[in-house]
Amino acid sequence: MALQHAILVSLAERSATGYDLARRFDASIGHFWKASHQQIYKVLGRMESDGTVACEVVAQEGRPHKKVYGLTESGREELAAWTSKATPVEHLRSEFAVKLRALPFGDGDAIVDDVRVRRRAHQAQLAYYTESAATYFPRPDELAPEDVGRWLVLRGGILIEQAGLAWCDEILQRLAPDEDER
Amino acid sequence: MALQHAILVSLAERSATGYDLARRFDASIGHFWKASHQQIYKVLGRMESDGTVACEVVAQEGRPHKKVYGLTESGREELAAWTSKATPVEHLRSEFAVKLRALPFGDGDAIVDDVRVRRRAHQAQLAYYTESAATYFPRPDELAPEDVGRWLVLRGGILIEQAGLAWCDEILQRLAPDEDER
DNA sequence: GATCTCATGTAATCAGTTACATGATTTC
DNA sequence: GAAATCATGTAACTGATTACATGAGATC
Repeated sequence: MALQHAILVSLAERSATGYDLARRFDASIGHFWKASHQQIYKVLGRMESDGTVACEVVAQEGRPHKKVYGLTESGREELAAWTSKATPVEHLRSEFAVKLRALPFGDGDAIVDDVRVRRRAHQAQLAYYTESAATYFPRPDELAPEDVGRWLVLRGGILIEQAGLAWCDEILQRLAPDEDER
Repeated sequence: MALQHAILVSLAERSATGYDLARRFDASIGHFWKASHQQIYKVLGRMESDGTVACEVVAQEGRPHKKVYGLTESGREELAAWTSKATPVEHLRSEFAVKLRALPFGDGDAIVDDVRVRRRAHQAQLAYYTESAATYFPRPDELAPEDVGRWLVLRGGILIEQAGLAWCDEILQRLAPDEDER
Protein backbone atom coordinates (compact mmCIF):
# COMPACT_ATOMS: atom_id res chain seq x y z
CA MET A 1 0.00 0.00 0.00
CA ALA A 2 2.52 2.55 -1.12
CA LEU A 3 0.03 4.85 -2.79
CA GLN A 4 -0.66 6.07 0.71
CA HIS A 5 2.95 7.13 1.07
CA ALA A 6 3.07 8.69 -2.36
CA ILE A 7 0.05 10.77 -1.36
CA LEU A 8 1.72 11.74 1.91
CA VAL A 9 4.76 12.95 -0.02
CA SER A 10 2.67 14.86 -2.50
CA LEU A 11 0.58 16.55 0.19
CA ALA A 12 3.73 17.33 2.17
CA GLU A 13 4.96 19.25 -0.85
CA ARG A 14 1.65 21.11 -1.08
CA SER A 15 -1.96 20.65 0.08
CA ALA A 16 -4.37 19.59 -2.64
CA THR A 17 -7.79 18.24 -3.59
CA GLY A 18 -8.28 14.70 -4.80
CA TYR A 19 -8.62 16.14 -8.25
CA ASP A 20 -5.30 17.98 -7.97
CA LEU A 21 -3.64 14.80 -6.74
CA ALA A 22 -5.06 12.88 -9.69
CA ARG A 23 -3.40 15.38 -12.01
CA ARG A 24 -0.10 15.13 -10.17
CA PHE A 25 -0.28 11.35 -10.46
CA ASP A 26 -0.71 11.89 -14.17
CA ALA A 27 2.42 14.00 -14.43
CA SER A 28 5.34 14.77 -12.07
CA ILE A 29 5.14 12.15 -9.34
CA GLY A 30 3.06 10.06 -11.74
CA HIS A 31 6.10 9.31 -13.84
CA PHE A 32 7.18 7.00 -11.04
CA TRP A 33 3.86 6.06 -9.50
CA LYS A 34 0.61 6.02 -11.47
CA ALA A 35 -2.79 6.19 -9.81
CA SER A 36 -6.31 6.81 -11.06
CA HIS A 37 -8.66 9.30 -9.47
CA GLN A 38 -10.89 6.49 -8.20
CA GLN A 39 -8.05 4.91 -6.34
CA ILE A 40 -6.87 8.24 -4.97
CA TYR A 41 -10.29 9.14 -3.58
CA LYS A 42 -10.57 5.73 -1.98
CA VAL A 43 -7.18 5.89 -0.31
CA LEU A 44 -7.68 9.54 0.67
CA GLY A 45 -10.88 8.53 2.41
CA ARG A 46 -9.09 5.85 4.36
CA MET A 47 -6.26 8.18 5.24
CA GLU A 48 -8.75 10.68 6.57
CA SER A 49 -10.24 7.97 8.83
CA ASP A 50 -6.73 7.08 9.96
CA GLY A 51 -6.07 10.71 10.76
CA THR A 52 -2.96 11.13 8.62
CA VAL A 53 -4.69 13.75 6.46
CA ALA A 54 -7.47 16.24 7.12
CA CYS A 55 -9.58 18.27 4.73
CA GLU A 56 -11.24 21.62 4.62
CA VAL A 57 -14.28 22.02 2.42
CA VAL A 58 -14.02 25.09 0.22
CA ALA A 59 -17.14 26.43 -1.51
CA GLN A 60 -16.63 28.07 -4.88
CA GLU A 61 -18.77 30.17 -7.18
CA GLY A 62 -19.79 28.50 -10.39
CA ARG A 63 -17.66 25.46 -9.59
CA PRO A 64 -18.27 22.40 -7.46
CA HIS A 65 -17.18 22.70 -3.85
CA LYS A 66 -13.85 21.08 -3.16
CA LYS A 67 -12.09 19.32 -0.32
CA VAL A 68 -8.59 20.56 0.20
CA TYR A 69 -6.47 17.94 1.95
CA GLY A 70 -3.35 18.50 3.97
CA LEU A 71 -1.12 16.48 6.28
CA THR A 72 -1.90 16.31 9.97
CA GLU A 73 0.81 16.08 12.60
CA SER A 74 0.24 12.32 12.61
CA GLY A 75 0.63 12.30 8.83
CA ARG A 76 3.97 14.05 9.06
CA GLU A 77 5.08 11.49 11.64
CA GLU A 78 3.91 8.61 9.49
CA LEU A 79 5.82 9.99 6.53
CA ALA A 80 9.02 10.37 8.54
CA ALA A 81 8.59 6.87 9.98
CA TRP A 82 8.16 5.46 6.47
CA THR A 83 11.41 7.04 5.25
CA SER A 84 13.26 5.62 8.22
CA LYS A 85 12.54 2.00 7.45
CA ALA A 86 13.97 0.15 4.46
CA THR A 87 11.87 -0.31 1.34
CA PRO A 88 12.22 -3.84 -0.03
CA VAL A 89 13.97 -3.86 -3.40
CA GLU A 90 11.25 -4.30 -5.96
CA HIS A 91 11.96 -6.88 -8.65
CA LEU A 92 11.24 -5.81 -12.18
CA ARG A 93 8.24 -7.13 -13.99
CA SER A 94 8.42 -6.86 -17.72
CA GLU A 95 5.78 -8.27 -19.99
CA PHE A 96 8.05 -7.15 -22.79
CA ALA A 97 10.84 -9.49 -21.64
CA VAL A 98 8.37 -12.36 -21.54
CA LYS A 99 7.39 -11.51 -25.08
CA LEU A 100 11.00 -11.54 -26.25
CA ARG A 101 11.29 -15.04 -24.88
CA ALA A 102 8.26 -15.95 -26.93
CA LEU A 103 10.17 -15.13 -30.12
CA PRO A 104 10.57 -18.76 -31.26
CA PHE A 105 6.83 -19.40 -30.85
CA GLY A 106 5.37 -16.23 -32.28
CA ASP A 107 5.26 -13.50 -34.82
CA GLY A 108 8.71 -11.96 -35.19
CA ASP A 109 7.61 -9.04 -37.34
CA ALA A 110 4.93 -7.99 -34.88
CA ILE A 111 7.44 -8.14 -32.07
CA VAL A 112 9.84 -5.93 -34.02
CA ASP A 113 7.02 -3.43 -34.56
CA ASP A 114 6.39 -3.51 -30.84
CA VAL A 115 10.03 -2.78 -30.15
CA ARG A 116 9.85 0.25 -32.42
CA VAL A 117 6.82 1.60 -30.55
CA ARG A 118 8.62 1.07 -27.29
CA ARG A 119 11.75 2.74 -28.58
CA ARG A 120 9.79 5.85 -29.49
CA ALA A 121 8.15 5.89 -26.06
CA HIS A 122 11.52 5.71 -24.33
CA GLN A 123 12.84 8.44 -26.57
CA ALA A 124 9.91 10.72 -25.81
CA GLN A 125 10.15 10.12 -22.09
CA LEU A 126 13.88 10.70 -22.11
CA ALA A 127 13.41 13.97 -23.99
CA TYR A 128 10.81 15.03 -21.44
CA TYR A 129 13.08 14.28 -18.49
CA THR A 130 16.08 15.93 -20.10
CA GLU A 131 14.07 19.05 -20.80
CA SER A 132 12.64 19.11 -17.29
CA ALA A 133 16.12 18.82 -15.88
CA ALA A 134 17.38 21.71 -18.02
CA THR A 135 14.37 23.87 -17.15
CA TYR A 136 14.04 23.28 -13.43
CA PHE A 137 17.62 22.50 -12.48
CA PRO A 138 19.89 24.44 -14.81
CA ARG A 139 22.70 24.34 -12.23
CA PRO A 140 22.71 20.84 -10.74
CA ASP A 141 25.90 21.55 -8.81
CA GLU A 142 24.27 24.33 -6.84
CA LEU A 143 20.99 22.73 -5.85
CA ALA A 144 18.96 23.99 -2.91
CA PRO A 145 18.72 21.19 -0.31
CA GLU A 146 14.96 20.79 -0.85
CA ASP A 147 15.54 20.18 -4.56
CA VAL A 148 18.01 17.33 -4.20
CA GLY A 149 15.35 14.62 -4.02
CA ARG A 150 13.51 15.80 -7.12
CA TRP A 151 16.76 16.12 -9.02
CA LEU A 152 17.85 12.60 -8.10
CA VAL A 153 14.48 11.22 -9.15
CA LEU A 154 14.83 12.94 -12.50
CA ARG A 155 18.31 11.51 -12.89
CA GLY A 156 16.91 8.06 -12.21
CA GLY A 157 14.28 8.58 -14.87
CA ILE A 158 16.93 9.63 -17.36
CA LEU A 159 19.20 6.66 -16.61
CA ILE A 160 16.33 4.18 -16.82
CA GLU A 161 15.01 5.57 -20.09
CA GLN A 162 18.49 5.55 -21.58
CA ALA A 163 18.83 1.90 -20.62
CA GLY A 164 15.43 1.11 -22.15
CA LEU A 165 16.42 2.91 -25.33
CA ALA A 166 19.74 1.08 -25.53
CA TRP A 167 17.93 -2.22 -25.06
CA CYS A 168 15.55 -1.46 -27.92
CA ASP A 169 18.47 -0.52 -30.14
CA GLU A 170 20.26 -3.78 -29.42
CA ILE A 171 17.10 -5.73 -30.14
CA LEU A 172 16.51 -3.95 -33.42
CA GLN A 173 20.11 -4.45 -34.43
CA ARG A 174 19.63 -8.18 -33.89
CA LEU A 175 16.16 -8.63 -35.32
CA ALA A 176 16.04 -6.02 -38.08
CA PRO A 177 19.65 -5.12 -38.82
CA ASP A 178 19.08 -3.88 -42.38
CA GLU A 179 16.36 -1.43 -41.58
CA ASP A 180 16.56 2.16 -40.53
CA GLU A 181 16.09 2.77 -36.85
CA ARG A 182 13.65 5.55 -37.21
CA MET B 1 -3.48 -11.09 -16.86
CA ALA B 2 -0.03 -11.60 -18.26
CA LEU B 3 0.96 -14.43 -15.95
CA GLN B 4 -1.11 -16.56 -18.26
CA HIS B 5 1.14 -15.63 -21.15
CA ALA B 6 4.30 -16.11 -19.14
CA ILE B 7 3.08 -19.62 -18.34
CA LEU B 8 2.31 -20.26 -22.01
CA VAL B 9 5.87 -19.25 -22.92
CA SER B 10 7.37 -21.37 -20.19
CA LEU B 11 5.34 -24.44 -21.14
CA ALA B 12 6.12 -23.87 -24.81
CA GLU B 13 9.79 -24.16 -23.90
CA ARG B 14 9.12 -27.36 -21.98
CA SER B 15 6.16 -29.12 -20.34
CA ALA B 16 6.13 -28.92 -16.56
CA THR B 17 4.22 -29.40 -13.33
CA GLY B 18 2.92 -26.49 -11.30
CA TYR B 19 5.80 -27.11 -8.94
CA ASP B 20 8.34 -26.92 -11.76
CA LEU B 21 6.77 -23.70 -12.99
CA ALA B 22 6.97 -22.24 -9.50
CA ARG B 23 10.70 -22.93 -9.52
CA ARG B 24 11.12 -21.38 -12.94
CA PHE B 25 9.26 -18.29 -11.73
CA ASP B 26 11.77 -18.17 -8.91
CA ALA B 27 14.73 -18.20 -11.30
CA SER B 28 15.13 -17.80 -15.09
CA ILE B 29 11.84 -16.34 -16.29
CA GLY B 30 11.24 -15.20 -12.73
CA HIS B 31 13.86 -12.50 -13.05
CA PHE B 32 11.38 -10.67 -15.26
CA TRP B 33 8.09 -11.96 -13.94
CA LYS B 34 7.64 -13.21 -10.37
CA ALA B 35 4.80 -15.51 -9.36
CA SER B 36 4.06 -17.58 -6.28
CA HIS B 37 3.04 -21.22 -6.46
CA GLN B 38 -0.45 -20.38 -5.22
CA GLN B 39 -0.97 -17.97 -8.05
CA ILE B 40 0.47 -20.38 -10.58
CA TYR B 41 -1.84 -23.22 -9.53
CA LYS B 42 -4.81 -20.89 -9.69
CA VAL B 43 -4.03 -19.62 -13.17
CA LEU B 44 -3.06 -23.11 -14.41
CA GLY B 45 -6.47 -24.32 -13.29
CA ARG B 46 -8.19 -21.58 -15.24
CA MET B 47 -6.04 -22.20 -18.29
CA GLU B 48 -7.00 -25.87 -18.18
CA SER B 49 -10.69 -24.90 -18.17
CA ASP B 50 -10.01 -22.57 -21.09
CA GLY B 51 -8.32 -25.40 -22.94
CA THR B 52 -4.99 -23.67 -23.56
CA VAL B 53 -3.13 -26.25 -21.49
CA ALA B 54 -3.79 -29.91 -20.70
CA CYS B 55 -2.27 -32.15 -18.09
CA GLU B 56 -1.35 -35.75 -17.70
CA VAL B 57 -1.32 -37.20 -14.21
CA VAL B 58 1.87 -39.13 -13.55
CA ALA B 59 2.05 -41.50 -10.59
CA GLN B 60 5.44 -41.85 -8.91
CA GLU B 61 6.91 -44.20 -6.36
CA GLY B 62 7.66 -42.68 -3.00
CA ARG B 63 6.65 -39.23 -4.23
CA PRO B 64 3.33 -37.51 -4.64
CA HIS B 65 1.65 -37.95 -7.99
CA LYS B 66 2.15 -35.02 -10.32
CA LYS B 67 0.28 -33.27 -13.07
CA VAL B 68 2.47 -32.54 -16.05
CA TYR B 69 1.08 -29.66 -18.06
CA GLY B 70 1.71 -28.92 -21.70
CA LEU B 71 0.33 -26.60 -24.36
CA THR B 72 -2.64 -27.67 -26.43
CA GLU B 73 -3.06 -26.63 -30.05
CA SER B 74 -5.29 -23.83 -28.83
CA GLY B 75 -2.59 -22.81 -26.36
CA ARG B 76 -0.03 -22.53 -29.14
CA GLU B 77 -2.47 -20.41 -31.14
CA GLU B 78 -3.17 -18.18 -28.17
CA LEU B 79 0.55 -17.68 -27.62
CA ALA B 80 1.14 -16.78 -31.27
CA ALA B 81 -1.85 -14.42 -31.20
CA TRP B 82 -0.49 -12.72 -28.11
CA THR B 83 2.89 -12.07 -29.73
CA SER B 84 1.19 -10.59 -32.76
CA LYS B 85 -0.56 -7.80 -30.92
CA ALA B 86 1.24 -4.88 -29.29
CA THR B 87 1.91 -4.92 -25.57
CA PRO B 88 1.18 -1.53 -24.03
CA VAL B 89 4.35 0.13 -22.75
CA GLU B 90 4.33 -0.36 -19.01
CA HIS B 91 5.15 2.73 -16.98
CA LEU B 92 7.63 2.25 -14.22
CA ARG B 93 6.50 2.17 -10.65
CA SER B 94 9.20 2.89 -8.16
CA GLU B 95 8.52 3.20 -4.47
CA PHE B 96 12.17 4.09 -4.21
CA ALA B 97 11.70 7.19 -6.37
CA VAL B 98 8.80 8.26 -4.17
CA LYS B 99 11.06 7.84 -1.18
CA LEU B 100 13.75 10.01 -2.72
CA ARG B 101 11.19 12.73 -3.14
CA ALA B 102 10.42 12.38 0.55
CA LEU B 103 13.99 13.41 1.39
CA PRO B 104 13.06 16.86 2.73
CA PHE B 105 10.45 15.35 5.05
CA GLY B 106 12.25 12.31 6.37
CA ASP B 107 15.30 10.59 7.63
CA GLY B 108 18.21 11.19 5.28
CA ASP B 109 20.56 8.70 6.90
CA ALA B 110 18.04 5.87 6.69
CA ILE B 111 17.45 6.67 3.03
CA VAL B 112 21.19 6.53 2.36
CA ASP B 113 21.32 3.11 4.05
CA ASP B 114 18.48 2.02 1.82
CA VAL B 115 20.39 3.15 -1.25
CA ARG B 116 23.37 1.08 -0.17
CA VAL B 117 21.21 -2.03 0.18
CA ARG B 118 19.76 -1.39 -3.23
CA ARG B 119 23.17 -0.85 -4.73
CA ARG B 120 24.33 -4.22 -3.48
CA ALA B 121 21.20 -5.89 -4.87
CA HIS B 122 21.80 -4.36 -8.31
CA GLN B 123 25.42 -5.40 -8.17
CA ALA B 124 24.54 -9.00 -7.30
CA GLN B 125 21.89 -9.21 -10.00
CA LEU B 126 24.23 -7.74 -12.57
CA ALA B 127 26.94 -10.25 -11.64
CA TYR B 128 24.41 -13.05 -12.00
CA TYR B 129 23.30 -11.92 -15.45
CA THR B 130 26.84 -11.35 -16.64
CA GLU B 131 27.83 -14.81 -15.50
CA SER B 132 24.78 -16.39 -17.09
CA ALA B 133 25.58 -14.65 -20.34
CA ALA B 134 29.17 -15.88 -20.30
CA THR B 135 28.11 -19.43 -19.42
CA TYR B 136 25.16 -19.95 -21.74
CA PHE B 137 26.05 -17.64 -24.61
CA PRO B 138 29.82 -17.55 -24.88
CA ARG B 139 29.61 -16.55 -28.54
CA PRO B 140 26.79 -14.01 -28.82
CA ASP B 141 27.61 -13.35 -32.46
CA GLU B 142 26.87 -16.93 -33.42
CA LEU B 143 23.60 -17.54 -31.63
CA ALA B 144 21.24 -20.29 -32.67
CA PRO B 145 17.93 -18.70 -33.76
CA GLU B 146 16.05 -20.21 -30.82
CA ASP B 147 18.49 -18.59 -28.39
CA VAL B 148 18.10 -15.03 -29.63
CA GLY B 149 15.13 -14.24 -27.39
CA ARG B 150 16.79 -15.47 -24.23
CA TRP B 151 19.97 -13.61 -25.07
CA LEU B 152 18.12 -10.35 -25.66
CA VAL B 153 16.27 -10.75 -22.38
CA LEU B 154 19.58 -11.24 -20.59
CA ARG B 155 20.96 -8.15 -22.29
CA GLY B 156 17.97 -6.20 -21.07
CA GLY B 157 18.57 -7.40 -17.55
CA ILE B 158 22.18 -6.32 -17.75
CA LEU B 159 21.35 -2.87 -19.10
CA ILE B 160 18.65 -2.28 -16.52
CA GLU B 161 20.82 -3.38 -13.62
CA GLN B 162 23.67 -1.20 -14.83
CA ALA B 163 21.32 1.75 -14.92
CA GLY B 164 20.08 0.97 -11.41
CA LEU B 165 23.64 0.71 -10.18
CA ALA B 166 24.61 4.00 -11.82
CA TRP B 167 21.59 5.66 -10.23
CA CYS B 168 22.60 4.44 -6.77
CA ASP B 169 26.13 5.69 -7.32
CA GLU B 170 24.91 9.15 -8.29
CA ILE B 171 22.66 9.27 -5.26
CA LEU B 172 25.43 8.23 -2.90
CA GLN B 173 27.79 10.75 -4.42
CA ARG B 174 25.22 13.46 -3.68
CA LEU B 175 24.05 12.33 -0.27
CA ALA B 176 27.17 10.75 1.21
CA PRO B 177 30.08 12.03 -0.84
CA ASP B 178 32.76 11.51 1.81
CA GLU B 179 32.03 7.91 2.50
CA ASP B 180 33.33 4.80 0.85
CA GLU B 181 30.98 3.26 -1.65
CA ARG B 182 31.30 -0.26 -0.40
C1' DG C 1 -23.59 21.26 -30.45
C1' DA C 2 -19.40 18.89 -28.72
C1' DT C 3 -15.69 18.54 -25.98
C1' DC C 4 -12.77 19.88 -22.12
C1' DT C 5 -12.00 21.21 -17.24
C1' DC C 6 -13.38 21.01 -12.48
C1' DA C 7 -14.99 17.95 -8.87
C1' DT C 8 -16.67 13.97 -6.59
C1' DG C 9 -17.60 9.40 -5.94
C1' DT C 10 -19.72 3.86 -6.14
C1' DA C 11 -19.62 -0.95 -7.75
C1' DA C 12 -17.79 -4.88 -9.83
C1' DT C 13 -14.04 -7.36 -11.07
C1' DC C 14 -9.32 -8.95 -11.51
C1' DA C 15 -4.60 -9.75 -9.95
C1' DG C 16 -1.54 -10.62 -6.37
C1' DT C 17 -0.08 -11.54 -1.42
C1' DT C 18 -0.30 -13.85 2.92
C1' DA C 19 -1.74 -17.34 5.80
C1' DC C 20 -3.14 -21.98 6.32
C1' DA C 21 -3.07 -26.99 5.20
C1' DT C 22 -1.19 -31.78 4.19
C1' DG C 23 2.14 -35.52 3.78
C1' DA C 24 5.96 -38.61 2.26
C1' DT C 25 11.05 -38.87 1.35
C1' DT C 26 15.65 -37.38 1.55
C1' DT C 27 19.60 -35.05 3.40
C1' DC C 28 22.25 -32.97 7.33
C1' DG D 1 15.59 -35.03 15.24
C1' DA D 2 15.32 -30.94 11.98
C1' DA D 3 15.19 -29.09 7.70
C1' DA D 4 14.82 -29.31 2.85
C1' DT D 5 12.60 -31.19 -1.41
C1' DC D 6 8.61 -32.77 -3.95
C1' DA D 7 3.79 -31.87 -4.76
C1' DT D 8 -0.74 -30.00 -4.36
C1' DG D 9 -4.03 -26.84 -3.14
C1' DT D 10 -7.93 -23.39 -0.32
C1' DA D 11 -9.32 -19.03 1.88
C1' DA D 12 -9.04 -14.37 3.18
C1' DC D 13 -7.54 -10.09 2.12
C1' DT D 14 -5.43 -6.07 -0.26
C1' DG D 15 -4.45 -3.36 -4.24
C1' DA D 16 -5.54 -1.85 -8.78
C1' DT D 17 -8.42 -1.53 -12.97
C1' DT D 18 -12.63 -0.79 -15.43
C1' DA D 19 -17.16 0.62 -15.85
C1' DC D 20 -20.73 3.57 -14.36
C1' DA D 21 -22.58 7.99 -12.51
C1' DT D 22 -23.49 13.17 -12.06
C1' DG D 23 -23.39 18.08 -13.19
C1' DA D 24 -22.03 22.93 -14.03
C1' DG D 25 -19.18 26.22 -16.68
C1' DA D 26 -15.77 27.27 -20.41
C1' DT D 27 -14.01 26.87 -24.89
C1' DC D 28 -14.13 25.56 -29.86
